[in-house]
Amino acid sequence: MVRKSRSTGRITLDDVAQAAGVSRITASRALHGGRVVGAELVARVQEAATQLGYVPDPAARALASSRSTQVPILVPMLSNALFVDLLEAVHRVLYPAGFQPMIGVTHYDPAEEELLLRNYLAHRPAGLLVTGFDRTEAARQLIAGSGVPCVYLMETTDAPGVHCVGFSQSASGSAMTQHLLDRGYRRIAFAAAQLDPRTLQRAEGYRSALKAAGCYDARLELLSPERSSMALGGRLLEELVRTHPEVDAVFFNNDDLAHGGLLAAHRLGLGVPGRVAIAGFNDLAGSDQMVPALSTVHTPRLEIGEQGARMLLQLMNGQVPAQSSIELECRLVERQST
Amino acid sequence: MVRKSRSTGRITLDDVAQAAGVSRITASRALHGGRVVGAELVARVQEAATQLGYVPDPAARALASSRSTQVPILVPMLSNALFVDLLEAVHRVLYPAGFQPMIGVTHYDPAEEELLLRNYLAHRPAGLLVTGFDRTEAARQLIAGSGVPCVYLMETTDAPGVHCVGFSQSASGSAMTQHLLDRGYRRIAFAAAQLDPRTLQRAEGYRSALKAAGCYDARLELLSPERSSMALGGRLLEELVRTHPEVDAVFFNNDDLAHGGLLAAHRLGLGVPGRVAIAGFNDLAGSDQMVPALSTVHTPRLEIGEQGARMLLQLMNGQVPAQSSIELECRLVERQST
DNA sequence: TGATGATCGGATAGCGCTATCCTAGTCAGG
DNA sequence: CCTGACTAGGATAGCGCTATCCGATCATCA
Repeated sequence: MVRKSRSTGRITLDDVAQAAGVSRITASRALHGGRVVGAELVARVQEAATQLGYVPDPAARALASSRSTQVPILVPMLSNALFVDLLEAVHRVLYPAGFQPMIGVTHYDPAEEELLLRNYLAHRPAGLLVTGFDRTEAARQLIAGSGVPCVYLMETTDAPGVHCVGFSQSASGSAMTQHLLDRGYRRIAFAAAQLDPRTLQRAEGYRSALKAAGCYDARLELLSPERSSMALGGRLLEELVRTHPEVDAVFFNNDDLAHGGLLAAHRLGLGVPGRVAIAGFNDLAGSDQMVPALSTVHTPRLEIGEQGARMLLQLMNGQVPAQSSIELECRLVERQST
Repeated sequence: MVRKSRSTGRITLDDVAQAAGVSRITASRALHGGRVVGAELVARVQEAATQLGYVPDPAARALASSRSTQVPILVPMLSNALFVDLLEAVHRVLYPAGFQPMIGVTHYDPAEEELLLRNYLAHRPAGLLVTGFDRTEAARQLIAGSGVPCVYLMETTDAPGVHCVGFSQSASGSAMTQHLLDRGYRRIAFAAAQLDPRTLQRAEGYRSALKAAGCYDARLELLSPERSSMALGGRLLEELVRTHPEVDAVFFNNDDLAHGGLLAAHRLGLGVPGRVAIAGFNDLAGSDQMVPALSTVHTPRLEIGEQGARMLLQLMNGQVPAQSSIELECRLVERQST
């Protein structure tokens, strides 16, 4: 019943079982549940485990049960504070529930995401969190074929069987554009970088709002494939006011760019919002500190992380979430830059 | 020799071996090395593996060999871009070498770090990367007792047997202070948050430089235990100029605080650097975009990550690194804010 | 020419845990 | 008092891989 003791130094379940005077399998059940064990035995086993400082071997558990406690979460980039917040929220839900979030960074590259997915799925993860819906066909099949519960973050869809938590990128793009229109701006530019799907959806929102108001001018859309940065925001603003001096407002696709744009306006001696209004997106830390404070759209990334993680917890427990698609609201934050 | 085939759908090493017409163990050696296998067999096995889409099971490998390819890397906080850069650099070295960096966030809390360490060490990691030397005694013993190769990042020590890559926090604190002295400032304040050991070492550098110049005034040292943020930087600047109007320069312990301080100076109508000079630390993205551009200390976090990871690779391969302690240089970046 | 290695493939035995089946005991109902 | 349903523990058999020992083959040398 009890395996012969070895001398590796590692404390195994056998050691615990022996100390508690039960079989290995009973010790396993006492510690991890899975089946009812008498209250007294549970206590004895737990006592023995803490006494010996027993730590279960995740590799052995994963191998024997074909599932681990790991939950890969794939995000495009950590230098965007948005995703750091998202990770933090996910972590706060999953970690206390006994799961091990594993951060993967795709660098906005579908091929890299596919590679990561292939690697992480080999670890028999308990669940999976990914960003958006933009991925290779192979990646899609990997996810579907793995049978691992998956929740999609940041964007939403009504497709059946897809679990997602996000917000409407295009609606919030429209909302900010409408805000600028309401303030009387008419020559409203849009400046974006890192043309990922969410950026393009926001651009679409901007476009439709301006078209509805009869103010759309394609030449005021500045889409750069470069990585987003404050420096790039500055360059985009400079280019806009140089080539289109009539611009009276710039809607930057994210706060980093907007910060750079705002500071560039200072350098160029352009009054904000007098000469040119500036708006951002995401409401990152520091946007309220800019001079003038930056108008932006507050995105509910903490809620997305939290609710996405909760939804995944339900799926991992075999439950069916009440809603398979949760669309959260963004909040327009009107400050002094518009 | 070949195990009976099962129907789990998972492609195992047995399947590959069977397809290649060799034994399982030969397939294992052909794919992962460990012992020489004839060139022709290696080719056949690799062919079969790619053909079948074989992905090794990390749990089984870890269990059988008592070591995984995972490398936990523990950092205090992801909202500090410093650590994001560090992670990126580490990743770029370890991932292509076949290791799996696992990010752990300690939130500057030694108790949380200890918990993470306990969990991660149970995964039989191949190596370990941690930040600094400030941890609980239990955490220290966990690291030492695990036998897992460990490299300490950001700080250095001459203690024997300790492998570390970092830079001198106090020397770079002194250097920036000296720069301010050289520029003619005499009432130089120091503003810091998040009083981790590295912050305190930089404060020490500031202190010694000012004492050497005979300008030290303890009342100009503003140390806040709060988390670092732009908003806090603004508050600290306001407090300094209110309570000590004679201040002519503020050395912020990091760029986030400095950005906030700089913008607060704008709001208060204080000329920078005319009324008050402002200096930061780390040279984060955006510091060059501030108006005026921020003088700061460029910290070699990318090099630290890269060299730390390389050192760990050597240790994991059983080699002895040429140096066990690498101290890198910081670079003073003189811009317009001082 | 037989002894001596060196080389390379295979058989066997686990790594530490859990899934699954089995057994002995308990208890209600007819 | 027997039956069936249920409970709580245990024995057995792997999960997919690698460590370790074994044996066959072939070149090398006294």
